[in-house]
Amino acid sequence: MLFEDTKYFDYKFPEPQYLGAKYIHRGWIAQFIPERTNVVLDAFSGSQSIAYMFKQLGKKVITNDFLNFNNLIGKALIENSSNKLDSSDIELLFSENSDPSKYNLMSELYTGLFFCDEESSFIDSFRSNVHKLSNPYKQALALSIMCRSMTRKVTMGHFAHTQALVYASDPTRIKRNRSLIRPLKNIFLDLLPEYNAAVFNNLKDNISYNKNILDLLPTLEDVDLVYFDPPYCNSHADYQSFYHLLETYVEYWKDKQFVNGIKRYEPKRYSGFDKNSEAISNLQLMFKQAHHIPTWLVSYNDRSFPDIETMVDLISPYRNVKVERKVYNSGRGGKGSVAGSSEILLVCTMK
DNA sequence: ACCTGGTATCAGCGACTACA
DNA sequence: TGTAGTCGCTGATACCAGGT
Repeated sequence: MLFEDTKYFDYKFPEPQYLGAKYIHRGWIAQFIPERTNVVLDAFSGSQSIAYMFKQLGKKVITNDFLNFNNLIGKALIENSSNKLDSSDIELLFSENSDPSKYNLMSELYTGLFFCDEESSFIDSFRSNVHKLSNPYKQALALSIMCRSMTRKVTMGHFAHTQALVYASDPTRIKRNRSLIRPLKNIFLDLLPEYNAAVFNNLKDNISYNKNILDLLPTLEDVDLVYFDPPYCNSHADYQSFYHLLETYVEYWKDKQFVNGIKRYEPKRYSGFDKNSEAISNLQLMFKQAHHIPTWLVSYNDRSFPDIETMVDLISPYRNVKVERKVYNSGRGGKGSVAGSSEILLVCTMK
């Protein structure tokens, strides 16, 4: 590899906890990027770990996710080239609630469910002060780190798991995951240096979007490569339910209903990719819309709907497809282990 | 048959520690 | 400085119940 390709590699992406984060596969995926690729689109960016890898490789990165809390990570770490949070910013964020009658959503919804009273008051007051930061990049950074801190509190990183407070009073649970009883403020302060250190300038005009990919794709020109990492149907692929709390926190909805035991917001955003019944037709449309982008990389696995053969059939009208496979030699064990399954990358090139 | 909401799980990785 | 032992942390999960 040339120096040009590695000069940003000292920067380190703050490790994500998301289900399905491609962070651990980023080196493997990188080898399939053709030479002379300058402009790259990450269409379903999630944690932003792959967009970050593209940025480290010196590409101009266009990144997108239909959930805003993911877009904000994109603003903070991909689009942002220099803004970090300093001690005066932290002082602002940790000051008292600037408008308790307006900023009380987390307390009202999640006290006794995901957080104790003190903690939900703290995140409400933190949220009330975010707008005092001097620009949108600092604001995005602050919200990203707080979302990451909150994620540490729940099993599997899911806010569909309602046992956080039960576990927080169970000594064996606490022994296994000390974050359960640590104040969010402390977790935030631990993560802060990692996030600050991850901000860098690759001398490109990078941009993060918060759109449905089916609306964004037709508007983009001059993209050399697109990376698709769509939700994998067949198991639960409803990321809005898993991470509803984070989206509610950044959006601070005032016009939604909050339903069920988990207090998920309703109505949900339209995804188009999270139901078996819609997945194929929307993948078909998406591939059609990507006709003007020469190279496509599609992450997949061998346990999802539609199956790999169907995916290849959907792409074949437009591109040559090569199926690359990385076998997990050892999963992380346990019930959630994916040992023995494969990570798939469909490498799609011009005919 | 499919969708949605919810709970339960344990093996392995890797960071850390103790000891030589 | 090297290595064996310890232990914290995690999971595109597995499974079930109930609704449409």
